Amino acid sequence: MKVRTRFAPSPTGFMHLGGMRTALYAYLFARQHKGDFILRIEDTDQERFVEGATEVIYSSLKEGGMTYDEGPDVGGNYGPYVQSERREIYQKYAKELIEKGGAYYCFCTKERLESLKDDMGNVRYDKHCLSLSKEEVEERIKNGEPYVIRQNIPTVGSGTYEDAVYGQITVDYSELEDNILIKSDGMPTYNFANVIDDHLMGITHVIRGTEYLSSTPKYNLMYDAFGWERPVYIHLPPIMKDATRKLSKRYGDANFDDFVSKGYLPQAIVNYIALLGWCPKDNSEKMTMEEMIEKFSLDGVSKSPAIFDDVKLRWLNGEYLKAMTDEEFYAVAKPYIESSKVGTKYDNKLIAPLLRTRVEILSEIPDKINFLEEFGEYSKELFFHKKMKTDAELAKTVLPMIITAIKNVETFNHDGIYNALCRAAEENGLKSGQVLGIARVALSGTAVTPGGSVELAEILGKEESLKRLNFSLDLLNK
RNA sequence: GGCCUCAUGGUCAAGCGGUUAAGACGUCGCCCUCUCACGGCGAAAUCAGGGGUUCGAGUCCCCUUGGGGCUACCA
Repeated sequence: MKVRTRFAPSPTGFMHLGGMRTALYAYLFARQHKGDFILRIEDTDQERFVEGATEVIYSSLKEGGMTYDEGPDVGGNYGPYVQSERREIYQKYAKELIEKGGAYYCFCTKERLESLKDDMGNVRYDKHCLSLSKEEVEERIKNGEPYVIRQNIPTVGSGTYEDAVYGQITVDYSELEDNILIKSDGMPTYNFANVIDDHLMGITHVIRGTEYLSSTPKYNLMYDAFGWERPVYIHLPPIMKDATRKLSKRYGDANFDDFVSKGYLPQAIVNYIALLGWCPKDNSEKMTMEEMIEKFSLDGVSKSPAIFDDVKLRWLNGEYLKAMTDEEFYAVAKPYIESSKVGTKYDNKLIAPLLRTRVEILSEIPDKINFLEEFGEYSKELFFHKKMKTDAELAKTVLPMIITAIKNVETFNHDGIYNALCRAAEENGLKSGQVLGIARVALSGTAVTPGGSVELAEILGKEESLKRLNFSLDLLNK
């Protein structure tokens, strides 16, 4: 049988990283088995409707490299793929389930339910309406009385199933409640819609978070009542913000988009979240989507929660950056360079390569290069370097030679500048490092720069370089 | 509270009865070096606690402790 998995988010307006990972595993599993990956929108809670939220889901999956074979925007043979458009389907199956004794109408009011609260504040429905006669039910519906449809859970016995990652799970039916399947507005709840849709859409492997681990026996009861084959269940441990808090939008910054806009590469984010809760057999860390598809396996999926570590994400993102060619890096770095104080004043293609091994996320770029436009008064102490045996005094005597050397460079490029400075050092009995170091400080006026004096001079150009070198010489002579 | 479930360094984790308990991030040190990065080398750091089972337990069982989940007309 062809493997079919689905990702079924509710459109909240965000693509949460936890959801992103669930989608990823479902995608990897489907692709590995040459199966189908389906996107279904679970928007049965109309109070939580958010404008444009489905677009966020589409674009995030696309950016993350997870293409779905069927979905609201791509079609398919099992549609519609939006639950709010499947209302009639649920109604039909709900009635069928009632016929089969797996569900029943309930007219209980909020007040009555409230009176059922126990000392813990929990409501445990007492199956009050289960005993209503068919005639009475029809009568009350005809009278326009509001009602819901509840699942009829056995009072005795227990449900057992085999989860692909957690193993055998057994829950006593007495622990389960007669949940509402169809709300009074006619819409189904997750408890009902997921079962109906997963079956109707031919889902063979249900991949979702552990929050459903202990309620799955309820769903199996429905599969069994309908005479449908139960899917394989694959529950996933949560991603945590820290030891006690789940990573969630409540604490902010847990959305895919947020990370992308902070300068993380989509591939790096996807690669990193893949590692939270799954470890490939060969312990690979940096992997392409193709490699992940090949290596994915359920016995490598962890059972325990994983804490999201943005330090490691940064590292991985940096690895992706370092693996880029100069052209590729320039393409992603360009907007960040242009948004810095440097803007487009210099040749940004010269600046970009200096940044590649020096930033882990793109948003660090402006801070790294703003000094190019902040040249001015600085401390002479910057010329002091113990190991190179340089200080302000030496700089004062060397700078004029540097100025002359720079002035005489004919082709003002990396090699031309480098050769000129080295020659100047040699001719004056100095180590090239001493001259280069002094030049670097004199050109930048800062202690730390991405790249050395040669790169800086090339970026600044001959004219600006000479201007700065002379400024520095004046500073030293003060 | 009840039920389900999880537990190896600070973090992600390998391990699936016999290992000097991998690897990665981070941290620290050294090397390279015109600064900072990159790169290279090295170090410190883990089996939550207690009982069993076994010749032998991080690995199996039980309890304790701690964490997460469910207990909605949310998913």
